[in-house]
Amino acid sequence: MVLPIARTSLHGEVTARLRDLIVEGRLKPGQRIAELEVAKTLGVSRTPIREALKVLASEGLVELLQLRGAVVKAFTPKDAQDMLAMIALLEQHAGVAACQAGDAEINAIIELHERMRAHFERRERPEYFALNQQIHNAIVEAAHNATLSMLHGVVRMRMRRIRYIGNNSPDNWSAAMAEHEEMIAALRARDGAGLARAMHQHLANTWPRVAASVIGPDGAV
Amino acid sequence: MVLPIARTSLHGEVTARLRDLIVEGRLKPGQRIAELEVAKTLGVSRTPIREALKVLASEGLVELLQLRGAVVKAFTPKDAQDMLAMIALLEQHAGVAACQAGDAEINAIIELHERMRAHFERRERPEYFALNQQIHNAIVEAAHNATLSMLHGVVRMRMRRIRYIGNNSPDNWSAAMAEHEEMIAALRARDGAGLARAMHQHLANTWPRVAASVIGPDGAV
DNA sequence: ACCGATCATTTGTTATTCATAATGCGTAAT
DNA sequence: ATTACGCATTATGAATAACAAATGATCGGT
Repeated sequence: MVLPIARTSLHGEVTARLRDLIVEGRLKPGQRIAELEVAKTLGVSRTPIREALKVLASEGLVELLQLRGAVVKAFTPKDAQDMLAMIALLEQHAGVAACQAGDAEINAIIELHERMRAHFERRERPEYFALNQQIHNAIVEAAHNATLSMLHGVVRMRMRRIRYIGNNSPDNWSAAMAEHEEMIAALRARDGAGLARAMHQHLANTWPRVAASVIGPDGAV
Repeated sequence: MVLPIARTSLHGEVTARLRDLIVEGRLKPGQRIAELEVAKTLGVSRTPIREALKVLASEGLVELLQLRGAVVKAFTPKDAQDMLAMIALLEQHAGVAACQAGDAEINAIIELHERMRAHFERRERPEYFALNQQIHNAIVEAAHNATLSMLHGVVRMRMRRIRYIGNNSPDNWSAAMAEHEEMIAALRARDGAGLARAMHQHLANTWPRVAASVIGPDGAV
């Protein structure tokens, strides 16, 4: 199979780069993003940067201030909890729908799960987390609802900064793994209600797990 | 109360104007949006228009084509159904949460409902629809979850084009009104489960109501 | 130390320019 | 007549220069 030539636009590139900087915490909440500075470091003109900042603002990652440029948005703990509640709502719905998906799709998810368990047993955190995210996304995709995928993506994007930090926290790893086992068992049995219940429980447990490690001294995350 | 002077940014203004043109159908699905043309008619330079188009693209109202500018996005009937399903999911969740809201907020919603009924009885469609939207939004706001409000807003924005067309359709108006009565009764009784059920039913009935009038000859909406 | 005026910087915006790619059209070839 | 090719036109993506307005900082006066 021949891949099409990657047609890249500069503003898209800049958007992605800035997004990563924010998500990875190299641009911190409340920090100002100066156009000229970014322009110099990325070696592009102000134009694509301004376009990128507008997009990031509509994604909710930065806030555009009156003639004072963009600052990285800060979330309160309640914001984070509200976002988690939305992820739970969307993924529960996705879970029910995903049980109607074809065998190939379901088996692919199960396979991701097996690989994740292998990393869990070897205590390989980064690999575990990467697969964890993939599994959640795969379940959403299996619902075959483009709007659902989009909404889920929007919230995940905003939460990624938090989850990124949370990745290093000494949370209750074994319990999380057990919850995943339950989810996959329900999915394998095409038990929509059971999957929804398991996912809800799993996500309800997520906040206590990450809360301690993400709340800063000022109460923001 | 003194309103602050509206500090308007040009790109924000352009974004809103283009959004309205799309939502109201004056820019039709598939239609190309030429920068120079818009620049001339709105009397601004290309820069804020380019910024606006990027934002509208991230909102999913337009699609950015490789060196061929922006076109208004077309939805398939399945897209529309998927969006409605997401609205239903979000509003159900909002309904349950809204039952925890304070009396003042609940009473305000009930009052909107009474006004809507008055317009229904006088067969005043535009006023009825405006209040209808307000009620749905008020319930979502009463859930006090900023992320929920944002997600709901995103989907509503995309659907508004469809609902705008649907407004003129001779749907089953009385049934819709009856469903609203049921919703408000549940809300008044703080019956979260009942409200969720009523809202789900109401939104499940929405698609058949508007489907006939929004599906174009090519199957797109 | 406090206060106000001035100045530098940054943003919002327009205008101009250039490279590149897509489109339309005319002409040539079959 | 139909197809194919090449060329001119046009629009977009991007850079740059320029300017007004507003903010924040500096500096000087009290």
